[in-house]
Amino acid sequence: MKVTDLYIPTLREVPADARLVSHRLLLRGGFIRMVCAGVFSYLPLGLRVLRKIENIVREEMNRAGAIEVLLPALSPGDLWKQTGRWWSFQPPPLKLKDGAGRDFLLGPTHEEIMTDLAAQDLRSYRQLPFTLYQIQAKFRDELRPRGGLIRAREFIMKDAYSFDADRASLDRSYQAMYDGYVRIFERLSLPTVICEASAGSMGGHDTKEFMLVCDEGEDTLFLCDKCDYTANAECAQSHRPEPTHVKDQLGERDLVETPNARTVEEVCELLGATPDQLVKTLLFVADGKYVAALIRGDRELNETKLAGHLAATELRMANESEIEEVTGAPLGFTGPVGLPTHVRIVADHDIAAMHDFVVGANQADAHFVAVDVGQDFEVAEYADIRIAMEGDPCPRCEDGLLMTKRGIELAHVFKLGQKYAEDLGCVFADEEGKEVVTTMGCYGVGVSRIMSALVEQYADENGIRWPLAAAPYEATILLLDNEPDLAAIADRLCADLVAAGFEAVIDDRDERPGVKFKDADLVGYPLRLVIGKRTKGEGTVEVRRRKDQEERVVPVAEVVAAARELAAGA
RNA sequence: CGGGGCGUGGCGCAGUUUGGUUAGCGCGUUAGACUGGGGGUCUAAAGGCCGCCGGUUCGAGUCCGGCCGCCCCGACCA
Repeated sequence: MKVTDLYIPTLREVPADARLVSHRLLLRGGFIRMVCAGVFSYLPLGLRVLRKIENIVREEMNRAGAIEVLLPALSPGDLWKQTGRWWSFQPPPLKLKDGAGRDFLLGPTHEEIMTDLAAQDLRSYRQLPFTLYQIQAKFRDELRPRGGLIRAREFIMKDAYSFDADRASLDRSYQAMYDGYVRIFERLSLPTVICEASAGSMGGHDTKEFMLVCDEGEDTLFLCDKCDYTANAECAQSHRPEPTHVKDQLGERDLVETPNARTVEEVCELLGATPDQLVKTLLFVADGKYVAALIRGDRELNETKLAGHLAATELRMANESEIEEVTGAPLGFTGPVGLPTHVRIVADHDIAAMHDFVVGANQADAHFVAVDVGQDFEVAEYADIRIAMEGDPCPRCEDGLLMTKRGIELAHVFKLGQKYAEDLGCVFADEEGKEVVTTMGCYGVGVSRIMSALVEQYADENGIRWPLAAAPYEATILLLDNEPDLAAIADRLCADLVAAGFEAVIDDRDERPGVKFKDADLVGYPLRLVIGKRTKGEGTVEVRRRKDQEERVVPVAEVVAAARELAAGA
């Protein structure tokens, strides 16, 4: 293949709007173009990379026993209304109406359609288990698309769904996918960490995310510095603090005036206290009931954890009028002392270790000081409801501390259970002829996101350094002088390489050598062969590995062997 | 959705504060010449509803209003 027959529009200058390395290099290297914010076209090289990634994913899915299908991106609103996610999915999907006013959405995920599909044909336990997958465009109505391919509104994803008769069978299906994912990332040379996660809008459990640790990542990971505990920010556990001894002499609770001091900072400044001496009381509405969440003043509440603890399907912060109604005080002065008894109090573990603290007084412009649990109010429930912080003790091992890193989520696996199957009537007859609801799992891989993750992981100052498995072409032959003898050598070499199983191109453009070298580095071919004056003079060809500049200068006849040797380490 | 920035040939930018001939520069493109191992040089040329709509004015890229788009920070989140 000749570069002059391809479409590789490289850019010398960096488009001003691209900030991330991956976005810039994919643009400059002629892999992608932006259509509008978060929507991209794939050019020939980008498409080739995408196909490489897809095929690795496909091969590993097939190896794991999954079966490929293709579902529509356009999804009828009715199915989503049956599961309730028409209203509850966060962020809201891209919804649209057809000419007759019927509701549709562009699928951000396919539990509904896939479950409905299975429900139509599933009759007997004998048909189970099976796992279906597809590789297809997904849509998200991102509030703010950014970072090129990393957070797009339209993106390519592989999603698989397993259907099993029971939990034990689901566990096996899940494990097969999990193992497949480990293989996928090994083949792609992406060193992922597998972290505990929460299922968010999907619902489910045993959620794991495969993350690439990367400073440009949008997710925060918590990793233990001693053991292998890894979790995302939403579900990293906060270790229970050592309870401090109860003081012999408890101070008397005292009401102090705190005019206009609504925030922790304002109260601290006024009272000369530090945030860790305050208890914040946050009022929530969980499935229609009031809940007061107590958090140490210098900590932040984790709504996911709170919702999990309450087993609430809908959780939101109370608004100002609800706060006034329940506490009798405006926003900013809520406290646990004297709350109506119907308000359920949930305190973070930190609270158990606190004494002599400050709380809102449930009256305007006032706080209580010298407050203690047991003395001034009761806490029936302690739970881990705060966001983990760097330096927290590891919840898993004895003396580890949690540290944070940034990461890009590349894949996730989780067990859905029976929710979707139940809502959509995906049932089968068991051995005794009884109707049983199918047990499901869901497994996603961000195919297009992997493309940019690879660039983030492997770029250097000159361009991309694709791993062999994902490179658009494995080798480029730079024909520095287009005279017939050398061109003939290039043609033959290219044919030899192809015969040896390499995907190779010849850069036969009428460009100066410098341009070809720069472009070769930018596009990131793992192997670069140079045919130029040395070939003419000494009959040798330079074969160089992009990754580490390792180079062999060999006679034409030995080029394929040298390429093989260098490719082995690419 | 809040805060900030930007929108001028394909790309990167200047010009806008202080309205006034023909809107510049670099890169790229086209033609030619020289050149030929890390984005070379010279000559000539093409290419612009200055994001859109409206307003002020004798006159608007420049001032005013509205809208649209893009980027960054935040909020939200797989």
